[in-house]
Amino acid sequence: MVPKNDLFSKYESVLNNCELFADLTNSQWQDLLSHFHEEKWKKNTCIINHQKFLFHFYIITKGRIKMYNVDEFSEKEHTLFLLKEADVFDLFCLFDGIKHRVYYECLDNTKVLAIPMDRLRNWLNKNPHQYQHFLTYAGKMMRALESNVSQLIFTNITTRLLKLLLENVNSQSKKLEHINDLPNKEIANLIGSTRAVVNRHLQELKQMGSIKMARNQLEIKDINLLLKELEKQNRNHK
Amino acid sequence: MVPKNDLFSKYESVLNNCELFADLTNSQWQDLLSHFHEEKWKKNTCIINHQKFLFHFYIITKGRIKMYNVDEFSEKEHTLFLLKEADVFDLFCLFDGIKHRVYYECLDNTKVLAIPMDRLRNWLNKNPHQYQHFLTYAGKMMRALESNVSQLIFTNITTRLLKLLLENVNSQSKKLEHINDLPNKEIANLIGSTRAVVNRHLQELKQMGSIKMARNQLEIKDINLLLKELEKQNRNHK
DNA sequence: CTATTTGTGCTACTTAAGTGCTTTTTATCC
DNA sequence: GGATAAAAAGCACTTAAGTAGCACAAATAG
Repeated sequence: MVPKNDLFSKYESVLNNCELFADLTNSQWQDLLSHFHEEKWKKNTCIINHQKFLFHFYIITKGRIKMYNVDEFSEKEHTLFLLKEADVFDLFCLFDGIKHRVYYECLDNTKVLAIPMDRLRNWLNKNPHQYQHFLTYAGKMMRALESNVSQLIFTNITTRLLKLLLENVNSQSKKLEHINDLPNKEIANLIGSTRAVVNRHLQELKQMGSIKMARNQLEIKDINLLLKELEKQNRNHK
Repeated sequence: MVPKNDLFSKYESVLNNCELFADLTNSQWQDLLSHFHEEKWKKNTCIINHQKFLFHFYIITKGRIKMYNVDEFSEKEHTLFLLKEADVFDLFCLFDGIKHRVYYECLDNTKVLAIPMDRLRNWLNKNPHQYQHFLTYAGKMMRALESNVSQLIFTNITTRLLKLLLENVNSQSKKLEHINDLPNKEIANLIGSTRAVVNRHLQELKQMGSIKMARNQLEIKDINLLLKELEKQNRNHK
């Protein structure tokens, strides 16, 4: 086990990508991290209504966790956010202290840094200057949610699928990441549709030669074709 | 004109309903309001890309303002929030200082209290204890947006329409408020649909005797019938 | 090595929602 | 009061998306 005060040097590269705590000096990080401990969760771990969860705040240092909603009547799933390295949760609960009725599931073997909610709130009160960053981050999340709403109302499934693909292309390597190893069902959950419909649209993209697919494997073959197709969708939806 | 330092006594009853500034003492209100001035906007005033807007924060003291989005391709509208007395805007911009690409339109003759954004930010820095309330409010907004997303994904138009109606029934008087004088088109914009479809569903509700409608006039006749219909929708969507 | 589960590919069918247009009703403005 | 415009009502048609089902292949567990 790594001593607590080494958490920063251990995860420095990840933590420096953490938007919520931008601008922290090394010593501020050391101070903050002294309240954290490390946890490891196995792939497919599912966290539902766990009381502990309400009272801890997490920074992901490795692996992906999907945060999703289940409709109480249809039992359909919708993935709200696909959280990954340097992402945090749950902000909803941190902000207003009310239980957040969502589910979490680890898509990989995952490592997180954990802190009791009230300790983080105390830290924030002692470092009121940090509130600024939390508000900025809240603004960003609100914008993300708002644009999600707009997409759902204004665009069809093809468009949403194309945007999802394009948003997850690594700008350097031009390779699809984060969602490239997910089954069609999970892709469907991300855009609010069903496996069959998503597959239908993916088949079309495959036939025009813009993507390649295998079991749990998606690859971009021609990003320009995808962009052209997106434009076409926009034009047709006049 | 009312002298500035009288704004509080003038609008005390409204301001005390203002969630964002809950817990302010009278003298704190006086201090805060000294930075505000009053503005009156006529019905149907439309605020688009007005530079001034980016740099001011508003509290509504009278009338309704719809905050809406327009799809750049289809030019369809979607009403994000129907703001009314004691509501504030724009939080998105206050939080992260980035321009918020939305539109505003006054549905009534409107009165607002206005303050330059940076002055409010200064006030917040001087009163860091208030940050807590802003975060709580941000949490609430994020939850509202999230539940909006869920509704769009999980439920059909009938359900969304029924919920809209039920959410706007005054718990005392049992009368429909806020949306009772809107044309079908505006109702449609609120739930992300079209005038024709909304009208089709309203006709059904009318035929079963749960509502009464006339030009720009919606009335609840039997709230229990609406609740029963909502349950039926949920069951059918199993 | 076999049995089971999980994911994909494809077909045929159903349906809610959107579209385009016309008719009717209601408000309001000279 | 009559003309004009706006909102609502109604109808026929199109279509994207959802549904159900099945065959097949790959992964996984026992």
